[in-house]
Amino acid sequence: MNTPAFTIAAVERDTGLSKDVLRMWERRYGFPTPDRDEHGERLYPAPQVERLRLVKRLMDAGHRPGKLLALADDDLLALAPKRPPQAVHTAQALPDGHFEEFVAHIRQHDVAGYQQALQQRLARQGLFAFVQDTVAPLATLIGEAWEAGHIEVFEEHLFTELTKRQLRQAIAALPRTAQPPRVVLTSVPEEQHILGLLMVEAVLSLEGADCIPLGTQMPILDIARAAEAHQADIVALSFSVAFPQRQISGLLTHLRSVLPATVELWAGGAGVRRLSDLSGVRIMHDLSSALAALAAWRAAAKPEAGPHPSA
Amino acid sequence: MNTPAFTIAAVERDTGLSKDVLRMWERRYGFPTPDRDEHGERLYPAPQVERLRLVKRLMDAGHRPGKLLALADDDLLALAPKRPPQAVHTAQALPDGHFEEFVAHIRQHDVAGYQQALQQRLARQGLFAFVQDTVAPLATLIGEAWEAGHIEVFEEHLFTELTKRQLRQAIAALPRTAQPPRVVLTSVPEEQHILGLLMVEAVLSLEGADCIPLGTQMPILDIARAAEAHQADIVALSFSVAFPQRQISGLLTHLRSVLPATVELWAGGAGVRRLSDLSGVRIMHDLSSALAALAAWRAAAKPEAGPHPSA
DNA sequence: ACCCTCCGTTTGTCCTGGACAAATTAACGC
DNA sequence: GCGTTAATTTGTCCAGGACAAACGGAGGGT
Repeated sequence: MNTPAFTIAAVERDTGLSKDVLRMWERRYGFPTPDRDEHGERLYPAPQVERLRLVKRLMDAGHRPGKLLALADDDLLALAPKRPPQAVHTAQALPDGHFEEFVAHIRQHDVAGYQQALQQRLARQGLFAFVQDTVAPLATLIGEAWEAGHIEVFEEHLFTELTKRQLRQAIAALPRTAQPPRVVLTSVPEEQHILGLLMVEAVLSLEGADCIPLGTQMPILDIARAAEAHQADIVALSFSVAFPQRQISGLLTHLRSVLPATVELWAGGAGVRRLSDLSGVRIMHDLSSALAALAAWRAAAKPEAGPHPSA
Repeated sequence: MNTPAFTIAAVERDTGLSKDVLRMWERRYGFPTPDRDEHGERLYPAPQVERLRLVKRLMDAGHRPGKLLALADDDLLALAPKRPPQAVHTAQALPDGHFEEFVAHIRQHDVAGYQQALQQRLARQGLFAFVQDTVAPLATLIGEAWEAGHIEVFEEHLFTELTKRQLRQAIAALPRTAQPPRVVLTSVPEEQHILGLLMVEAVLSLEGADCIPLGTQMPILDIARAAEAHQADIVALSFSVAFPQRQISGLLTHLRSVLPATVELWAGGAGVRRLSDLSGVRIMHDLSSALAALAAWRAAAKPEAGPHPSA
């Protein structure tokens, strides 16, 4: 309990900042300033780890490290956006609001209450509206609260875990119609967020598509193999906002090059927001564009078939 | 499609071998031997990445890199354990066998068939026997097949994803009694496997314990905060066989030092198999020891009290 | 005023080569 | 056979240098 010290590997794990970056910041900006153990290896005091996590949060929110690391602690904290009232207000303005109820359950660590509230909402709205008007905005709201530092990591995890369960349960309750196209859903290594993928799966499954959920973190070569083995028509990937932006386009290009040309590649999630178009890759910014893409695929697949692209 | 080349970061992602290790192996053992791009950066040909993945598999199975990297390709492949028939046979010998049915569904990428088979088994056995006699041995079986190279990564992922769904669904169907102890279930950063955690949750929930599932990859400091915020009695962690052995004991000691002394720390999973005891940490090697530990906690907590302390 | 291109700056990742400690294996004495 | 010590194996860390991709602002054209 007494001033627990973190090795550089532990800091990498807990902050998501690579060892290289940690050493480079120390060299360039003079922070962090870890102690050294008897063998000269870095030992980071807990307060510095805290500060690094705050910096990382602010970076994910768009700030640049050079500025952040030059600031004093107070100025850093002042940067944390003061949005929670506004955010909640925005949420309330959305159709079928009362998002603060959900957030309150999470904040109070009320597992049963949150599950029950979700369940009720699902029953009332139906799956599609539930995903689009409840889960998606909720995820955004929680994401904003997280960026602003208004909720703890474990609260975000609790939200994610409970919401995932609800979604999977709803998906499982759907009849398996398994019409074309067949869609393989997964994410690349290092990307462990699956909520977006589940939302897409829910929407596509509702339309009767044949979804193959492969979980997260699939190596590139295995994604290609999976597509082949499952005779997939589409590979759908999800990138969260936390995924290193600089890697995404290279990854997609790489994957595109190892995928059969007949397989479409879809990429969505908050991580592809600012992404420019790539040849052979379909970037989708929201759930409705996934629906549109599905309709487009079906239209292209059977140009003269019956006029039933979807509802 | 033409000889896709991997950067060192891509290889790290796809093999799980750190950049440091990749460079060190090249220096020490003369493998891998990546090409260089115009700027001198390593570019790994796909076949070498394949070989590295095989080597990693064999290492997880207990072999040592020095030996493996000195071998020729053929000898390497020969090392892949020839256990699938034996393993399947063992499985068949287990109570209420027919494991080959499940594996066959996975091998044929038959999503609906696998789900249905699981569902039937669950209904027939009840949750506890389902977890202990079906899911656990199945996971072992798949793990062995994976080590032996008899199934693809995406097949393992499919198995994991579908099985997770079934388990979560079963857990959700349980009545929430929420008796003590309150157990926070999670895993440390870098450890994304959750199947073991779900099995424990199922078993503990069946006994009426108040389980808080926080998903995977929780930073150490946040685990401590979560335990405090939720007023947890127990923190349960899971380590898969793939988790770097050398880090586990350090991690547990570190976590123990930041956890309140009144909170028990349980660690389970294939990763702690060869782990020696640590003070203040309870190592569990199977599901029944989790049950035993739960009983022990309850006995110690209320030697004379009634069975309804409630919240 | 707006957009686009160009150029300097910021920032992350990669490189080399060295060092050491934890873990494993081998050797040794009892 | 078994516990203890020595040797080897193996992963991680360190330092400092280099460079390219991304970012941001300045200037020129419409």
